[in-house]
Amino acid sequence: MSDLILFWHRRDLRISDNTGLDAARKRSAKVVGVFCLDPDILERDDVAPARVTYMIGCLDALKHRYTQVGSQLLILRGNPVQTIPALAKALNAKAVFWNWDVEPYAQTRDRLVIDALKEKGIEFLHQSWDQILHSPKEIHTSSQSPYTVYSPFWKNWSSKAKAKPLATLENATGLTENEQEIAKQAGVIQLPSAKDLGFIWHRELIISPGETAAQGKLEEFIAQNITEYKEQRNFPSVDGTSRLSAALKFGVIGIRTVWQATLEAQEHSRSEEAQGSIRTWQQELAWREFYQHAMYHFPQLAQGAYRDSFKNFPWQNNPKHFQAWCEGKTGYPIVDAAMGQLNETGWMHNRCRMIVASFLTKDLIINPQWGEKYFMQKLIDGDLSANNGGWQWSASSGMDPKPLRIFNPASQAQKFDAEGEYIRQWVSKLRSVDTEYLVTGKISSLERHRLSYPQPIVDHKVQQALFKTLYQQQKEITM
DNA sequence: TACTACTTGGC
DNA sequence: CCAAGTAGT
Repeated sequence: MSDLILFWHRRDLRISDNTGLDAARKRSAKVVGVFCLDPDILERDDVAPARVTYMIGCLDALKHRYTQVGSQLLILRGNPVQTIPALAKALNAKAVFWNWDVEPYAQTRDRLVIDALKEKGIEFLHQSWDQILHSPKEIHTSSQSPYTVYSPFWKNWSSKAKAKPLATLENATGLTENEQEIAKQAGVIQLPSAKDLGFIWHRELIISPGETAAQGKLEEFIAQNITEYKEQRNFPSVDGTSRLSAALKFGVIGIRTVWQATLEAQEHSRSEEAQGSIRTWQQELAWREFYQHAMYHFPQLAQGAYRDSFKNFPWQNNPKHFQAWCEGKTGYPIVDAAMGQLNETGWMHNRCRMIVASFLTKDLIINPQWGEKYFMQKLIDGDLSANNGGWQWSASSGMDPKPLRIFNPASQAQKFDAEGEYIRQWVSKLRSVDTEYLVTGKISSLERHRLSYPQPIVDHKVQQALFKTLYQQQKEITM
C-alpha cells in the first residue's frame, strides 16, 4: 500500500506541467488533489463574478482530469488553516504538497498551514515555485538586492536557462470507497456552482475554462498571432493578443509549457519581424514575473504607492467622477468604450487598460487604488501582482523612474482605433457619429444631447496641467 | 564614481 | 525634441 499524498491546488488548476504535483507523484502513486474554497478570499469586496465563474469551470475540468488518470479532486470549504490539516489527518496522509504563491495573504496563510500540519504530525511537505520560471530569490542585482527596474531585470532574467515542461500526472491511485467516506466526514463537499457561492455571471465567458481549452488557446496564438504580436497587440479592435491572462492567473496552463512554445515559435520563424514579435511577447511574460517578484519582495506594494512622492498625494477623489468612469459615462469615447468592454465581458484590452488608468489618475485625479479595486471587481484575469503593477505603472507611483505618463485619450484613439471600430462596438450610442469626431472626441454638445451621450466630465488639457502642478508640489514636499 | 539607459508618449 | 530622475553596473 503506497503512502497517500494530498496535493493542494491553489492557482495551479491543472495536472500537466505542475512542479509540486510532479514532485508529489514522484513520491507516491497515491496522489489526491484538494482545493479549498476560502471565505477569506471569496468574501472580499474585490471579487469578480466572471473570475469566480471561470475558476469554478476550471475546477470542474480539473475534477475530470483527476478522474481520467485514476484519482480524485476533493473540494473543501472553509479556512485552509483548519480544513487542510484536518483532512490530511483524517485520511492519514503522509504529506501535503503545494506550490508557493507570492501574495502576502498566501504567504501568511501557508505558514499557518505548515504549523498546523506539523502539530498534527504530518511528517513531510513539499513546496515549489510553479507560477514563475525563476524564483524571486534567483534573480537579483550584483549587490544581491531585488530589481526595482524592469530593463535590468529583463536582461538578467532572459539570460537564464528556463526549465522544460514537466510530465502530466498519470497512473495515479485515488481514495478507496472507505476513504472517500472518511473524506466526506472530514468536510469534503461537492463542487458548488458560482451561483451557489453568490456570484452571478449571465454572459458567456470570454475564455473557456479548463486545461484543454487553455492549451488550445496557446496553440492558436502561437500558430496565428505571435509572429505579428508586436504590431497587432496595439489595436483593441484586433484579436492580436494571447488572451491567456486568466489561464495564467489560475495556472490552468503551465508557464514552462508557455515558454517552450515561444522557443519553438522562434525556431520556426525566419523573418526579423517575427523574431522581434516573439521576443516582445516573451517580454510580456517577463513583466508578469517582474511584478510577482516585486510583490514577493515588497508586499507593501499591495497597500499603495511605492514612491514617496505619491504616498500623500492630494487626490481629488470625486465620487461622481469615479462613478462615471466605472459606468463608462465620462464623455470620452475611447475611455467609455473600454469601460464598456470591461463591464460587459470581464476583460479589457491592455492598450485600453493603460488609457483608462491614465484617465482615472491623471485626468480625474482619483486615487489609483480605487481603479485597481474596480478592475479586480470585474476582471476575469484579475491578479494582485499584475493588476497592482499595471496600476502603479500608469499612476507613475511604481518602481520605474520615468516621466509622468499622461496619455491623451484623443491621440490614443487616433493611433490605435483610427477607424473607431472599437468605440462603435462598445458605445452603441455613438455608432452613427463620423469617424473623425468619434475618434478625436470632438462631438458637439448638441450632438451629444441628441444621442444622450454625456458631455466630457472634465477637460483633459486643464486636468493634466493641474496634475502636473500637484505632482511638482508633492515632489518638493517629499524631497 | 561616472556613465548609460530607460514599454507601450505628447506636442 | 523634451520627457525626469535614478537604478544598475
